Amino acid sequence: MKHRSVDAQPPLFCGECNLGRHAIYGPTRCARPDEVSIRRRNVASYGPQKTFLRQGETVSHIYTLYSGWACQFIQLPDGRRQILSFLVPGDPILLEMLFLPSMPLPFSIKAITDVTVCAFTHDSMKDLIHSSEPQQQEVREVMHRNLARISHRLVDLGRRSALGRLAQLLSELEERLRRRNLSVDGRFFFPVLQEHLADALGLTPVYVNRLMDRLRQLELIEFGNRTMTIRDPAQLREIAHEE
Amino acid sequence: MKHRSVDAQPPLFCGECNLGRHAIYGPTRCARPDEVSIRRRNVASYGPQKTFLRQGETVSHIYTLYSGWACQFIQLPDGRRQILSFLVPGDPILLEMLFLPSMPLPFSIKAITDVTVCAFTHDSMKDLIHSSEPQQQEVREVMHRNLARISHRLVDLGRRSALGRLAQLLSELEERLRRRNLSVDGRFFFPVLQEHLADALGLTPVYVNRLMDRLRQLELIEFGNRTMTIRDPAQLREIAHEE
DNA sequence: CGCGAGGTTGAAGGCAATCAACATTAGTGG
DNA sequence: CCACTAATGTTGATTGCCTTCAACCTCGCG
Repeated sequence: MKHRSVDAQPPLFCGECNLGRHAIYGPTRCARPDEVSIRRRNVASYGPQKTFLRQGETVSHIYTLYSGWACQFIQLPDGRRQILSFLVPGDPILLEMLFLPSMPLPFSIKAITDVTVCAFTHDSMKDLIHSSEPQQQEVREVMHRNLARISHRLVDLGRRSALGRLAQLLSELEERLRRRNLSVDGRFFFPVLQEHLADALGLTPVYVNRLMDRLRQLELIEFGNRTMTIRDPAQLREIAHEE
Repeated sequence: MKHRSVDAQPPLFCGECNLGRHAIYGPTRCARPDEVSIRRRNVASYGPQKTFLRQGETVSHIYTLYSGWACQFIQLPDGRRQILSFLVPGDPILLEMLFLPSMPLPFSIKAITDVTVCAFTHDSMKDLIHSSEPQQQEVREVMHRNLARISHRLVDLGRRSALGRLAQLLSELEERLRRRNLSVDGRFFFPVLQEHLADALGLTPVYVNRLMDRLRQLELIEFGNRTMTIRDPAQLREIAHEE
């Protein structure tokens, strides 16, 4: 049997959940630990590779990724795939859809590792979001970062070399994980296959491999055994910006 | 002096504005012709190349592009530029920012031709949007299309050939213009320079030129004198999807 | 131990960039 | 109205990034 974390279930009360303070409802949770639990409707787990939200579906929930990694992607009829973004623990899922109720999803979401997600109905989450000013501001900032991120992804794909795109992606992931204490000293769990990287960067797996090798030989990164270490964040960022 | 349309000013009353029915407040305008005019705060015009909204600025207005073409873009420090999307008459500008008040713009917006925009404050526009159910639904659909479009742009840049991307862009523009009666029989005003296309598609102007030539020789398009004609929309879409 | 998924490496080819020159058009001033 | 100029478009030759194809390696797991 494949490796599954047995302890992947979040606590019954979100107030006890360490991840909570990093999720979008962090501010509310601090103020009123029960606010979130009350609204959580469901907890679901999926195995690796499982596409648990599909393009074209309409949804009435949004989610928080409690554990594991996932990715948003669009699949073309002929099999080509573009990964729009990676999702890491604490990330909101379908936050944008809060303001687009009953609209079909423009992308699918698939688990990379085993994942566990906490589900909230649109209505209850809107309620929660409007519960306080800091809470509202937090949500706005997350949505704003999402918008900025997708815009800069377009810049990456359109105007950066393959090496620059890879460096950019790794830098960005490290930064996001660091905010949640999931990256320490530039070292973090990294279950993303080179095939995933290829689909995110618009490259082939073979070439991603060569690029990774290059970054390793430049001693900017180390990796193996599903662990990534950024050895020289500054220079990696330099490459990300210049190439 | 440069060519400027003298009649680029919208009517004083939005109820008399032909563009109005195609803008996001089309539904409201039909129901209550004065609703929109009351809220319009300002009308502004800019010459070609003018960057009238800049990355990093915070804004308290949203706009409707009344006449002319513009584009959203991100500029890198070294001068490289990525165009995120083209804006055509009737398009809302910064609609997303309605839900992100006082956030810095993640991109700039520049005029391609002479442009005239109608400005509305966030507050008054939110008010307007919530004025009726069809109105709210209309705004949702526009935002949803925007989200889908930017997602598919990522697919284009990541997973399509240069020719496919160009075909996709031209097809999409024609369709958007047709909805507003700005494209008739596949023929429309097209002030976009090959340099713009290059910046949107992640290519060089030289190569865009060769691609345009190829599409012309395949008799899929005709162009010249700032006019574009799609001669074979079906086959153009075919190329867009397959390449 | 064997199998399969993923990773690694090499060789060859093609798509798109780059460099450079020239043509055409639009805008400008005489 | 024409001459001039700058911006844009067009074409050719060359280069190189990245893909493709193919083989082999490695490691986790049955």
